[in-house]
Amino acid sequence: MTVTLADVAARAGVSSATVSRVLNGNYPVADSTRARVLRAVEELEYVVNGQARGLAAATSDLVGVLVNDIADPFFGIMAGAAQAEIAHGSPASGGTGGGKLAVVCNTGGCPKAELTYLTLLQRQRAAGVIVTGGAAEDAEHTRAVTAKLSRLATDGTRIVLCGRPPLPLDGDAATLAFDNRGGARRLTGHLLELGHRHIGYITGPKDRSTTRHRLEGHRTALAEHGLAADADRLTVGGDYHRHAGYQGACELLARAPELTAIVAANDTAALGVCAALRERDLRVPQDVSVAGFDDLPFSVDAAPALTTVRLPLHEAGARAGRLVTGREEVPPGGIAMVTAQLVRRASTAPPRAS
Amino acid sequence: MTVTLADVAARAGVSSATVSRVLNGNYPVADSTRARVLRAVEELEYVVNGQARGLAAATSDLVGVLVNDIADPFFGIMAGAAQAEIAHGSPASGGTGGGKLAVVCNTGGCPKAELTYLTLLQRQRAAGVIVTGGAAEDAEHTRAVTAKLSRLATDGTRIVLCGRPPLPLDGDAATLAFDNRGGARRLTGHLLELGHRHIGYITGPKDRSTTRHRLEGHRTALAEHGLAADADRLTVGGDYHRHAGYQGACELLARAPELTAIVAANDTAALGVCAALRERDLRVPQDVSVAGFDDLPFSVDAAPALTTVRLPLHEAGARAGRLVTGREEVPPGGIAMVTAQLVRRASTAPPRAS
DNA sequence: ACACCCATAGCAAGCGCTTACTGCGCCGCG
DNA sequence: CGCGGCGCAGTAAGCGCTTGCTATGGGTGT
Repeated sequence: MTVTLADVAARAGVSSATVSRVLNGNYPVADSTRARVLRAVEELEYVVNGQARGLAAATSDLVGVLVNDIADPFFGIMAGAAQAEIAHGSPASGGTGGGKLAVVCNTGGCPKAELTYLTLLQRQRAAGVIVTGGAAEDAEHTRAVTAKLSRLATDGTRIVLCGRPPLPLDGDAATLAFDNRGGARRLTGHLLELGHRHIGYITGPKDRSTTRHRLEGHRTALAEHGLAADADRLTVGGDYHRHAGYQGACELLARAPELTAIVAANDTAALGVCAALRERDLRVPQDVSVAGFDDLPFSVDAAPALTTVRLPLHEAGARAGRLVTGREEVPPGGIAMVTAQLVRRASTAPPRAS
Repeated sequence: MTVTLADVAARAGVSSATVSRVLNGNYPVADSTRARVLRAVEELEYVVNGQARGLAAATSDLVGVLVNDIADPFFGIMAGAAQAEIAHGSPASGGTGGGKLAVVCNTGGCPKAELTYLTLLQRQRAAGVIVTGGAAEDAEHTRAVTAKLSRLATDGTRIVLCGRPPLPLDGDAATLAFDNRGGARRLTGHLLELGHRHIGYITGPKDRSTTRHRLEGHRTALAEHGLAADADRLTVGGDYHRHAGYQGACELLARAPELTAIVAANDTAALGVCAALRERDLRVPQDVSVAGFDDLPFSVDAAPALTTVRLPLHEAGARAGRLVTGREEVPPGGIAMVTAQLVRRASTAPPRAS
């Protein structure tokens, strides 16, 4: 039924060892022999059995990419960039094309699913794992994930944390930490400089590291201007989805009509905020300024174009891909900070004179 | 270094065959023995080697999910639903948790990448493959993909086409065909019934089956009202992205100021259309009606809420997941039509009296 | 002419697991 | 009291591939 190495060997009149060596190109083989083998491979449409190869060579060409929400472009962009980088691999002399297979796993932000996927990847003896996005902030879960990743690392799986706080792992791992705190602080700082004094904030999901960091940055900026007191009242919970922005804006407006600006924890929610404001005939930015976070592709194109904080998602994903395949050196200390850059656009302006 | 079956066996004082049987639970094992084995598994933190198991049992727990654009929620939703269904699997008596590993592969709509991923999956002897989204319409490529999928199917890999036209495969495959044509026809029909006579259309990417089908549906509706003549002038090319909608709207407005409605090939582009109209101080729907396709989550929440065609993406993805894992019967004939339902919302209204 | 060496190719031992098939007590029944 | 049968556990033969080591044969150096 399925063609094996031995079939190819027979057809080419050589031993299976020779075929293997031709395919892997790591051992001298006479040109004439190589040609004969390659022809046999062609004719038989041979495709190597990855499981057998993995078993024998104790390697694997699977790389796992864990994401919190595959339907969110934030993750889609990173995952896509990482996958492209991972699939690229070396040109591969052989016949079947090189590169590794990136496995995008959707945890849905659920800690248990995260652990399950990690185990599944461990089963497959994955060559590497990239974990993207904010971590659930739960002591028990953090311990479990740390243990699992440590185990993977010591077993030789490369670990890359992308957009997530570093973890004290046994083996060595690389972390691309996003400067959520700094970005959020600059963003709110920008609003404060414009003269806003009543700024609402819509957070991400509870107990997620990104949520906390962004909120902390926001609070820091407020504190620097002596505005910490009112912060709690002007903060409402959300979950990064558009609807949360919509609802959050309604809630904030009800709570504090004096509001002149709303910051959402991400761009998607910010769009929801804009929708809510439009519905109330409040103009952006004349009546209320709005700001987001992430600088997703649609943000520049929104009406008005969204002031936000750019996270170089594509680059970060690509870099994570290179790190996990060993094509890029791990940064000293294992941690690299990914900068978050303030992008001022049309959705923010000085508050209306009141 | 890494723990093997034999290690567990030694620790439990049994043979490795017994351990295997405990883990797979398909052979009688005395309770006392089972308990001892499970304890050893715990203590040693044993995790089965998927490659070895796959090799020995000629099975695999990988399922590939090919998507055209992982950053697009259209695919994200389907992939997420499919993955959840695939990972679920049987409760798995054993220790390490059951279910299969769904591999989301991002082809970027590139035919070559599609083939590459298919080969990679073939290498891993994937248990199944779900191919989502429109197919590239190129004879050569269609031939190649058909051949590859046929090969996979005869080798025992389950094939599911989701949102893509059926293919004449050797083995048996299931197809979930989206009624793009019918949906588009009803959508444009709705606009025509409202009284619109000058309707612009912004297409998806060239040479993609979904693009063609949706456009055909649109044209059919026009023809039914004797409006086919002007269709070419009122059609501009796009690529499903927001920016294409923005640009397309500008182009259409320039070409045909008499326009009273614009249909975009998907919701994302429709949002771009709205942005362009707003920028020109054209009100939606009073001045120009706008319609999209897909009914992505943000569409209901846009301002104004978007009239569109709902594709049950989540359900379809989940069903594809069940089909590919054999948990659902393949429909008679191998093909099931997924209905596309018109959703009338605030972005469409009768044209302004002129 | 002889010992050697290098370039190739083959041999065979696994990699870690599954699964026939065999083995071994112990029961019930004639 | 003996025999078939049953319930478990062990033996061992691979699954398809990689790779260290061995074998061969022609070219070199002296």
